[in-house]
Amino acid sequence: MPADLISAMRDECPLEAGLHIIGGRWKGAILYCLTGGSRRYNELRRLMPQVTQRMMTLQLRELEASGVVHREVFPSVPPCVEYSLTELGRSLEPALMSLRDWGERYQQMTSDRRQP
Amino acid sequence: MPADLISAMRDECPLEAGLHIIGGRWKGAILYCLTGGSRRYNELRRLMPQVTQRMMTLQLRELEASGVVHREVFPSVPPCVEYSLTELGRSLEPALMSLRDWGERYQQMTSDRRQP
DNA sequence: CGGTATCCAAAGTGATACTG
DNA sequence: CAGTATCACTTTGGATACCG
Repeated sequence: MPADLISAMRDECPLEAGLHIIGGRWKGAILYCLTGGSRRYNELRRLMPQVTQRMMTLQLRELEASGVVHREVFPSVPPCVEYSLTELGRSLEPALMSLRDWGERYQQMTSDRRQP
Repeated sequence: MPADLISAMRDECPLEAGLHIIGGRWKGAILYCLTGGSRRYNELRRLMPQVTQRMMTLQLRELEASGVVHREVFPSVPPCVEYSLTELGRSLEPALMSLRDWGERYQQMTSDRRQP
């Protein structure tokens, strides 16, 4: 199926639209880190050592393209790039926190099952 | 990377854990449909004509395995299978609605951009 | 420091045909 | 009605090497 049709379909359902923005492989974790304030590129990499450089860049660029993350380059030597949430990104926080809270309860439930 | 390590990482971040449950290709739309009450298999297919039979079944089974969707088979002729949210699934609704609301505002913003 | 480019393996997805 | 099986294709993601 063509990519534009997929987008069209996702555009129809607001929930799918929202999930499409935050649902990328590492986007949840990245957004989670950025709720604590702006972060430099390598700072994010240290916070998420599992994420390869390639993926970190890709996911950040997609979040930037979606308008939820702001990328600011300080032309210094050595270079410095800071990432932060845009206002639109910060408006995501209630939804993010709600899902995180649910995730916490879910984690507790499943760990209870392993140790009854 | 091994699948169990991926799970382990997702288990650490509650937000990632939550996204992992609802983030599948069609899971948002399916959950969205099921918030309206229980639905038969073909009823879901009619509500989401874009989703192939194969994917519908796969995604429903994953949601069932995650414990958020209940599958009930009525042994009649012709067969009847009803899907509904479990209590755990219903506890997801606030997060779902929050993300849907954000998605709605996002859709309005982007349509404003196309027609200023 | 903060990236790109390239290549390749693995996972995801659709189309199609078949079934109890 | 509600699936399963198989195959082909597309997409995703990691490893690695290199760059301004």
